[in-house]
Amino acid sequence: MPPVTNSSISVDCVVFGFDGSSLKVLLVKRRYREADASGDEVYKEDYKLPGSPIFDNEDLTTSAYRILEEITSIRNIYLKQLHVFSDPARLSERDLAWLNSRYGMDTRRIITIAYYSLVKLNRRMTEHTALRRAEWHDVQSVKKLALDHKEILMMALSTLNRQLLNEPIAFELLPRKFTIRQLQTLYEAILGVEIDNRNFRKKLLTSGYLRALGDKEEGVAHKPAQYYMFDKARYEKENRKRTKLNFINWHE
Amino acid sequence: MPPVTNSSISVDCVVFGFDGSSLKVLLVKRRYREADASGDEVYKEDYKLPGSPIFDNEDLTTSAYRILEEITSIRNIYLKQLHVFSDPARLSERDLAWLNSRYGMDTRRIITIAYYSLVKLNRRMTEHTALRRAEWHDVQSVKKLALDHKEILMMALSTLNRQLLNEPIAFELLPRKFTIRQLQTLYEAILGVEIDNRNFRKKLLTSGYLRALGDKEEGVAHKPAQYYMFDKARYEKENRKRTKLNFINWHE
DNA sequence: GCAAAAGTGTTTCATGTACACCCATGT
DNA sequence: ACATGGGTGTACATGAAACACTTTTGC
Repeated sequence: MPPVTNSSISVDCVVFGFDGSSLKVLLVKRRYREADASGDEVYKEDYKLPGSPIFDNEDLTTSAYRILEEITSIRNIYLKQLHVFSDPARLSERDLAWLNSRYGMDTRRIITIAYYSLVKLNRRMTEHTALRRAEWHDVQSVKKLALDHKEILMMALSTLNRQLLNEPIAFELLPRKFTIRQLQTLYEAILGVEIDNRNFRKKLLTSGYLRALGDKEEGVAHKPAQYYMFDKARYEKENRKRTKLNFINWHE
Repeated sequence: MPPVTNSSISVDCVVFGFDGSSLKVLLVKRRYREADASGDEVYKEDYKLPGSPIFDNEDLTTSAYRILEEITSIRNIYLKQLHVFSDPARLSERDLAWLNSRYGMDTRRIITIAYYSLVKLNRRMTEHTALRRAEWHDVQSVKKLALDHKEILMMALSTLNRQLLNEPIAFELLPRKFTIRQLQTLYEAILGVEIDNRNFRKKLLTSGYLRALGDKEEGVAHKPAQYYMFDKARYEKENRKRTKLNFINWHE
């Protein structure tokens, strides 16, 4: 473990993935000691978001990338600063003690900067995270988390929802090649709504930033679906014009 | 000055106001020593955003409110966390030295959390900020700022622009009673566009969250304008429905 | 009565939404 | 031949955008 010189600041990462049917979040186990009913100290477990105190001379973004690379082995990841959690009472005495002992620190207060990131949940990814003993949990089924990480997760979720409606981030969660139906399923799962398939296709295909690849699904027991990919360059181009937004006349 | 126990974290506030014709930002003077051409140490001045290291046991939001109240005398202020600036090289040696001596600290690195806030720029406000030697500068004319505060300002500006198009924050910058024309001028000034007055009125008046007050302008040499106020309760209500957003069928 | 800004309506066009059937493939 | 999911088109409603003249006041 490299020297941790800033023990008062940490970074936590909410990592989302999509397995084809539901939204997943990457969690790591935390082992801690606690007195049981009879007063004996026993080991217990719960889950937390991947995170770490920041190193000296490390930008927070660098720190987040470091945490992500360690656990996913991947460098190029969609990453966005979410929010700072700074309530002096955000950690209980027990949680503080756990963090201090885990990282060899001695601090009374830790401010955390939450990042959220989107990854492609393919085989290589799941194999690597499994090696690190990290687990992909169905977001819907996460009941509680260690520290104040549930709160962080909830904020990440609402940000994800908002962004999904306004920015082309869905593609970060899908393989490079995907079908329109996969994309629709993703929207439905994350937003929790039903979408009309005809309108969805129309909207996406006329948007101009999906590029049809020549090939189709193979070996499926139905009409094979066309593969598409997201054309970022075209999106950027289209986006220039799209600055319209409401009651403003841009004919200047 | 109360004890500053966390010298590695500061809060800086971008405070916007609107004077009826252009967007203003609140700046404070910084005095510092520097060697001039002949090598003598002389005093120089530049401008920075209001800010401060955080106190122990102080939430960042509390810290921001403290800074704002000190300089504006007002408590209830629109405030939003903007971004964390954490580049280890964000401050030069000279700037670090200045901050350390200014606040009696001795630190090698300061991370700052930027907040941005919107205030009503009335007489009481300008009188109080003047007492504190703070100045309202035209945003357009701010060429450079101390530290990395220009960068922070730019980010606040782009966030303000985006929010202005999506949320009813314009009212935070206007007096409680305002005319439609004032509102339009504000949009035009901040976004830097021209807006068709008929469409603007239609849009705003049918939106349902402007409440016409009975009274009109007085003593103006033209047809007096109707006063309105923002009806937050109605906005919240309307907003429930407005979750429509694009290609999704919400008939579920 | 004139200068100055407030206020008002209609037409056109683009986009969103609702809705039901045929198509290509594997078994 | 049948089960499975992929793919397609049209009519209607809603909202955005363009555009010019009348009204009310102070002087």
